[in-house]
This record gives sequence, structure tokens and C-alpha cells, in this order.
Amino acid sequence: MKGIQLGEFEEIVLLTVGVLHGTAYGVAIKDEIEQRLHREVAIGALQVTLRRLESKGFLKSKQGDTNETRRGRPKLFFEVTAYGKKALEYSKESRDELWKALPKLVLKLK
Amino acid sequence: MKGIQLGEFEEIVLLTVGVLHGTAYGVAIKDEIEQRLHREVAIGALQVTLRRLESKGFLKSKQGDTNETRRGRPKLFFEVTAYGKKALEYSKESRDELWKALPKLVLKLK
DNA sequence: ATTTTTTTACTACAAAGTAGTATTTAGTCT
DNA sequence: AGACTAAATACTACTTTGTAGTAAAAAAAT
Repeated sequence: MKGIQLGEFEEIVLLTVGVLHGTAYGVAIKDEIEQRLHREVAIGALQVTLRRLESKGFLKSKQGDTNETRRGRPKLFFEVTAYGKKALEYSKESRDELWKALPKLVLKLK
Repeated sequence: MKGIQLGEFEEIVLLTVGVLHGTAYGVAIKDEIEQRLHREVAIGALQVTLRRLESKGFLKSKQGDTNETRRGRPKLFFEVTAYGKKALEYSKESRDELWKALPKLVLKLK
């Protein structure tokens, strides 16, 4: 997919980083998606997607506090970039436009 | 992507078939997407996507009137199935849920 | 020192997206 | 009739996204 378009899962991940503003790292994002969308997220799938979104400029990352007393690798926090916001807006507008045009008879929006 | 989830383009195509209710065939769908979303659609890409949506049960097709005086292959009209509607609703709800949760500060929805 | 927990990284494969070309069908033109 | 053109769908090959599984890192707990 070239350009600004986001894949299905990419969009969900990007939105969730926004929802968690400031506290978005791998595991938190996974949990948030699972809770809100009642859908299993494989952590590997998520990590790959985060990195892809970053390399395309939709996300930026920053390592968390390493003085934190906690096991595990340092957390990597993600944040939506201005370009990422643009991509989200584009995808929202595309869909809203089509839903608006949908004859009620055909797809009864409940 | 397993289950009911739709890819980005798949969703747009499925919605557009709904928008065109009754008159949705390849070229008409292409034109409709291009007009509404100001985005080029390669007809080959569209045909492949229509067939995939059909084979997954989101769309069904029916050959158009062959007595029509018109050149070209008979048109293939598409229609969204009940299962297709369910997929669209699922994807709308997922996104609406996340957009709703998005702190206004982070992503100013205009 | 070894184990356990929390987390990110890597790798390989499946599904979806895209473009280009081919084929079918039938009207139009000479 | 034969060649040409137009309107469609079909096929094929390739790229990008999605997913799962496994490995590795870091540091506390034992």
C-alpha cells in the first residue's frame, strides 16, 4: 500500500497509541486493543506493526525511564506523529463519506 | 487476515457496492470510488478484490442482462451479503469505539 | 548462580493490495 | 465480410500487510 493509507490492523494500532497518549508501549497497547475490541492480539504481530508504522513516519518512539525498578527490557513508548494524524484523518474521512452515502435501505445502520 | 476483518481497500469496495445498490459492477465501482475519495483505482486491483470478497462470502454476483445492446463482456453486478454487512458493522464499531476514546488534546478531531 | 518475569527483536509464512497484460464480447467502419 | 475499436472481466506476478512462533535482553527474585 503506497501513500498515506493504513492497513486494518495498522489503523487500530495507531488509534490505540493515541488513546493511550503518553503511556503507549507494546504490552499496554496489546491490552488496550484486547479490552476495547474483544480481540486477541499476538504481541509479535503488534511489535512488527509498531516498527513498520514508525519506519513509515506515522509513529515515533522513545525509550522509557531506565532507572525504573522493574524487570524486563526498557519500555519503548510510542507517539503518533503529525503525519500519522493526517493518515488517521484521511482514513476516517474516506469511510465517513461512504457511510454517509449508503442508502439506509441497503445497510440498515443500527 | 482471518475472521471477519476487512482490509483497507476491501472495506472501501464493499461500502461502495452498498452505495451503488443494484448498479454495482466493476467500472461503476471504480468510478464511484475515484469520485468520492479522489483516489485512483486500478481496475485489475478492483476485480481481484471483488472476487476475493465474493469468495469470502461478503459479496455475491449476478450476470447482467445479456440482451443489452452494448459492447464488451456482460456486466457482473455485485451485492453485499448479510455476512458482508456484519463485517462492515464490525469494522465501523471497532473504529468508532477507538475514535470515541481518543483524547481531544492528542488528535484534534476537526 | 539460576530462575522467573517483562519486555522487545527476529524470522518465516499467509493474506491483502496493486499493476500490467490478456481475453472476451460485440458494436462500428470501410 | 474483415479489421478495428470499445467495454468489460480474467489472469498473473509481485509488493506490502498481517500473524504466529520463537529468541533474546534486562533485571528482579529466589
